[in-house]
Amino acid sequence: MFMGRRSDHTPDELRELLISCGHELIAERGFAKFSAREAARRAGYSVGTIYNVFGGLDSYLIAVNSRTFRHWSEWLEMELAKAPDDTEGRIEALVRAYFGFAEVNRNAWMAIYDHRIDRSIEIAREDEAAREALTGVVDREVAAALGAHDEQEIRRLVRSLIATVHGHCSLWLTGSYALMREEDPAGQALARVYEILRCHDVFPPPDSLPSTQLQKSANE
Amino acid sequence: MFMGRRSDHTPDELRELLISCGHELIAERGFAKFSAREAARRAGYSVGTIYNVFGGLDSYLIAVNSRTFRHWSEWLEMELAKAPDDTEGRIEALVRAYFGFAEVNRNAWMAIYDHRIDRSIEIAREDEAAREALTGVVDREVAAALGAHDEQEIRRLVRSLIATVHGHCSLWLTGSYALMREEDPAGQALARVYEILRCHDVFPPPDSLPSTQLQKSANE
DNA sequence: TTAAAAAATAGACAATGTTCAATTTATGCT
DNA sequence: AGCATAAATTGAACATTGTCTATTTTTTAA
Repeated sequence: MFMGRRSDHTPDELRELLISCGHELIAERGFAKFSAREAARRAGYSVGTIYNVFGGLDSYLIAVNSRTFRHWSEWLEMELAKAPDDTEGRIEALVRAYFGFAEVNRNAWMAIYDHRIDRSIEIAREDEAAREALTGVVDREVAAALGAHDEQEIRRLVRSLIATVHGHCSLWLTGSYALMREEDPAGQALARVYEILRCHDVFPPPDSLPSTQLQKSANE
Repeated sequence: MFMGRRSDHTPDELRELLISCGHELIAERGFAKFSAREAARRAGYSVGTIYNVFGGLDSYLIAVNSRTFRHWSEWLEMELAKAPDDTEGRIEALVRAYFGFAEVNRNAWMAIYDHRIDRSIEIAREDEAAREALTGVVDREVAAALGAHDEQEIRRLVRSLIATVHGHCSLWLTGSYALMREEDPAGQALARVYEILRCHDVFPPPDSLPSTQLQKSANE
């Protein structure tokens, strides 16, 4: 029982439709050339509807980008399912899937970081969850790789690893990396991730790593 | 001898003036709210002049961002001059200076990566140099830290280290890192840089690191 | 059938990037 | 000095955009 105007779509359907069209548009044009008017046009509605349904452009964009986040998580799980069972293989699959999704969904992926969210605007519970789902996947995999470790330490490390891979991926897609004449950013990111994990006792070499002054001072 | 219209400014002065005003504007408004019209207005000229002098908005923005790059390099050198003489101290100074500049010049720094440069548009020789100067500083410092190493290997590693730090800094300033509830992104970036360098024989531990299968396969 | 409520629209507004014909100004020549 | 030329600068036009509000349309409830 709802009191909508059109029988074309229920409120939920309309919401879904608008997000869907917005996502399609941002994927093909990129954030800079995205237009709310055009997105509404494609949905068969007018701009105002977006403001009615989402309350403002920012909230709309958050919804659109959250969809990308969901696709991203699914992509990661998909690739992880195909990955070999050893630690090394799963980590590689994870990093490569990160890059793979970003490459195939260039515009949508970049839009996530192009949209600067004002601290005043609050993000819907479910959209926040979509974002957290992604770090959740990495949390799980890294925890599996590290074995027995302090949970808080893993949390921080995971976020730092994400930032590491993100940096490589981001510079790659913006072309900054090409300017630096690096050919294989994904490979470099993976190499760094391995190195970092090795310093945290994953893949321990035959005789375990002695902890130097550095290792301690930097992490405290 | 030139045939300009106004005696107010020579062509070079005008160029400088426009870049200066543009830089000021982008620093106070950020990339999204930047306006070429407003920049020209502040310089005492009209929009068309920007198109005359720079040929297009993209070229203008490249010039503006290149100024930020120059400030950035200078900032790094400034901080490095104050740094202690040991390897560890200089690396820390470098990473913290990277973050420090980005924090103080939030908008200008982010604008560098917000502006997506079409591959068709070519960047002036001197502007490309401004960008390379930055990686040059890091090249020098890391080379000093690593001592005897293959030059090409250092090149790649440096770019990867920059990407690593960039990732942390970028997620920090966009607020993504806050969403992840990490308090000290700079510290985390520094920790990762130390770990990575340690895997490349900087600060070698008493008994040198045995090279595992991982280290090799990831870097080739 | 009709009144109220909700949804959707159209239109106004200020602003933007981009282009280009018209205008203004300095210069070099006579 | 005066004039023609060439360069620099402008201003206005155009299509678009985000944002807001009064108005219209449609649905539901009475």
